[in-house]
Amino acid sequence: MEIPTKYNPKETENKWYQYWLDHGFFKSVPDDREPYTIVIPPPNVTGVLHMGHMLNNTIQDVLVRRARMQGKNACWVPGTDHASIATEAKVVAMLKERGIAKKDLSREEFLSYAWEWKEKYGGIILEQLKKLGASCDWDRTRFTMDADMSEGVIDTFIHLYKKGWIYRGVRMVNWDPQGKTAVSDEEVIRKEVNQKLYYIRYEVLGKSDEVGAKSEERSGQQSAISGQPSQSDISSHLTPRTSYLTIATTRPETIMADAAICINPNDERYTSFIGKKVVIPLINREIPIILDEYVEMDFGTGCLKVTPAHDLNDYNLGIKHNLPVIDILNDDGTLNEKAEILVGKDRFAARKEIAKLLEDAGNLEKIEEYKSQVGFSERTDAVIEPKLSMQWFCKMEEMAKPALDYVLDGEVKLIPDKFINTYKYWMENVKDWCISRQLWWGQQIPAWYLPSGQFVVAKTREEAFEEVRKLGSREDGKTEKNEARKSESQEDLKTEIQGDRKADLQTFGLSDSFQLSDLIQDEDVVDTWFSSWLWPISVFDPGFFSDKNSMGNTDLQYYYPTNDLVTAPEILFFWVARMMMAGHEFKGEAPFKNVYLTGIVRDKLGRKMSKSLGNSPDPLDLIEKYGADGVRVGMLFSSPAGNDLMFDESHCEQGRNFANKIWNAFRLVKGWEVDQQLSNPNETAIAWFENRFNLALMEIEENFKQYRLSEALIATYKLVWDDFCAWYLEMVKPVYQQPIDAATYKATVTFFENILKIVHPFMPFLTEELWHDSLFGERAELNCCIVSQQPKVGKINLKLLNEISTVKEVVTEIRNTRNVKQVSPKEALPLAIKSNSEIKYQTYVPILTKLGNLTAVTFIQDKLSGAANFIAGTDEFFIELANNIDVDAERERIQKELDYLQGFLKSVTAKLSNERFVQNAKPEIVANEQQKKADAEAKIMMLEEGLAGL
RNA sequence: GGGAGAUUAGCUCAGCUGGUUCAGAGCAUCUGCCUUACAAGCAGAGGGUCACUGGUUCGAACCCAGUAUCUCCCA
Repeated sequence: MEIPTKYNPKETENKWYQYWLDHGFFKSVPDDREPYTIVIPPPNVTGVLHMGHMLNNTIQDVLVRRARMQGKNACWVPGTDHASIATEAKVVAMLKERGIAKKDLSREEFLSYAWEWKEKYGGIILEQLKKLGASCDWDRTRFTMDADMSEGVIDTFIHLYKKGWIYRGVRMVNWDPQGKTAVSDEEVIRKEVNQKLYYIRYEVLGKSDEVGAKSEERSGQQSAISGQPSQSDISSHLTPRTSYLTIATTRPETIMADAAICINPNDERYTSFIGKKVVIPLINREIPIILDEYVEMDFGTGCLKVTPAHDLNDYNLGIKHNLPVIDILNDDGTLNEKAEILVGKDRFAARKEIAKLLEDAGNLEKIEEYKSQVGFSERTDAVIEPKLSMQWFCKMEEMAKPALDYVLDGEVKLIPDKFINTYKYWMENVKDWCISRQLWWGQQIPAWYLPSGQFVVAKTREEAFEEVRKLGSREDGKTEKNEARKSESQEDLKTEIQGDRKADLQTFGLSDSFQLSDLIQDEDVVDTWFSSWLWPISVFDPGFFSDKNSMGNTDLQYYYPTNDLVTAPEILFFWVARMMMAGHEFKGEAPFKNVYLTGIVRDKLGRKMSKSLGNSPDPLDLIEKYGADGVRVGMLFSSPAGNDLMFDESHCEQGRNFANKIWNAFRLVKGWEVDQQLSNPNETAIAWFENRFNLALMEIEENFKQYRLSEALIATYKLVWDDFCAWYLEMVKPVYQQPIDAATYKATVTFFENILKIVHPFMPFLTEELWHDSLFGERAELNCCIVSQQPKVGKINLKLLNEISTVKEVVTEIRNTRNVKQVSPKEALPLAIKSNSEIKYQTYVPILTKLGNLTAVTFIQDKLSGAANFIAGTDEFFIELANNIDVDAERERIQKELDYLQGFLKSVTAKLSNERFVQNAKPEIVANEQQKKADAEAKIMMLEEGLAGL
């Protein structure tokens, strides 16, 4: 039987994945064991596997597989989220290709297409995860829009509404005029864009004498006020003249929506304008000049046009100063009749035209080039329009507090903890969460409107109808107070809103003929995060939310709270924090104990890997090329928690090579013939590796405890490659075609099996493949590496480890001597040892002989002159070579080492003669320095003798 | 503009409580090897002002302050 020299992942991966599935190794049901639970961050149904998923899911799988091998009941729950905006966009695009427009479809028709799409494409990403080896309990696969999951979402909406934590209100949202929906902040991509800054003059009304008087004082300053003499002109006091205020704006098309001009009260240039009014050019509407310190005096002209309907900051100013809101834009970004001019023109066309109009009217002072940040819709790439609209909000203040405390109290650990600061900052400045989306794909908001515009919140139409009847029978016929109606100014604003299909609340006026079908459900759906924040609860017990007093089903009680969450820092707030809020609100307990935050996968140039940039390799191609094990190792090699990962395919190559290394170690051991008659010549080597293994295992466990996965992998890698392959196997392997003794064979096979176990979480396929080889004996059907138990750390003999490390040093020096003297590794050499230490080299003669290819080892009292020599530890070694050594070169080498050592000794001596060091440093540190000094002195003596003996 | 983080070998990164032998890996480079498990390999070697400037300390890559550069988050 010939074993190929290269490991071929393709022959093993599908086979073992299927085997694991068939034998239910990924399945978890509650039992007496300690649970270990991870819920997957549900990938988007529109998604295909990208490098970020690879990293994230590799980490999860490593954690889950390890937990499984520690005897825990490991449960990794997979699933996807419905991604309302992205999916709806995909479905709309699909329909467009088929020649169907969304607007021609009913909601039901559209949703049936959407489900069709989801069934077809929504599972792709999960299938891809299988190629990676993800050991998810697939029977538990969940989708955020599963009927029962959705019901849970609706139940929580109603619960929070009743609690007063969900309200309707007018807010500035990111409006995508192309998609005609509000999009969340996360879906807005900010880009720096070259724009133009238009300087526009607004005529100031009122007597100009004060203006003129003021202008004297400020003449000589950069003129922001135009249309008046720049020179001091006394006569201007008395001459009525037109004066202007100049504002700078990037959006001249919005001047028709202006509600005021704002100046800083501390700005002396404008003191005289206080209390006056200005006229909007072209439409000649009067607006007041208001004062607010918000305005930056040194930006632009120091005058700000306030346009509450079209800018968030202006909106807030508007609320503060009770300004009207004039919305001049339609949902599609064209100007409406409130603009008075350019009605029907697109906002960008209008911008060009208005610049011309202003110029013609003499109101355009100048245009400057200007760079600024502009938001673009992630989905349609349209420029985002800040727009006021009626939306549903979830109050955050009360919910944020406990979610923050979980992290501050350490109940939920963020890994790495540098994210605590950011988290804290965000949670302390949290804004209410806009949870409505103007889409169909998602859970429809359970609010039911009466013809009057009033609404009730209820799970079904029938329940809503009942609610309405109850409300209608109240004496004054008013609904409960709605949070959004608190502010008077907001109430004013609301009446100004254009195109809001939900009429404002008015007093209740039910007619007797009111019936079930008169209720109209809110057309919007809730934000996708409003489903996924329930994920750690709902995947186990979606029905839990319908009964607040329930303890939850067996699964929920057993698996919740979960253990680790592995996700990207980008969604720490949007998802992680909100899961903590929901966990606290509904379960009274945080949903997980540790949050492992992965870095962003970047390319060599440091750019985030993305499909649009085309700089991301297809993960499946990588798996094809390097094997799933190789890619997993490649991903983990340089991915400390929270740090970005500069991805380089060479990491995967290294992973593949590692797999091959293990494969070839297996080939070696597999090829050994055992001779029962032989005694064991390798006791020392076996004892050494056993200790080395325990030491490494301890390190690996410590690394895992601290979630240093990358370090744990590197420690494993070194143990296998360096210690096991390069040293141990070389120590024990018999001469070619010679048999091996039974004891060494047995020990080696046991070591190998333990290695397979510790490597398994990282490289599940290769290890499972080897696990079943007859080398390790007969395996029962269920005896698999995936469910084997991790070895336990045994005793560690440090003395042995230290001695062997000196022995290894000797071997390296022998090899090095060969290299330098150009002696073939095949030529055996004699070694003489002049031992000055405690080390009993006699024990290590077999190892030295084999690894150093020695003819003989002799022990001597005196130096051997004329021989190549070196020092290891404090012992001296000599090799007699056939060809004479180069005395000059030798002298130079020794002198160099001497120089260094003397310098070293000097610094150590200086340290030790420093009284403060001896007094303050820990005794073991001082002792160590003394040892260093003694060693250095001994070495110097040896080298000097060697120099003299040349 | 506000905040967070980073800066260590050519590259990608470790370096944990400030203290083992002048700072550790992998990749890349160089030298020698197709040595019977592995050339996806073996044996070696070279490569560093730990961004800069100060400070604290007996002692600093590590702690503190400032500077520079970069990245991210928020506005």
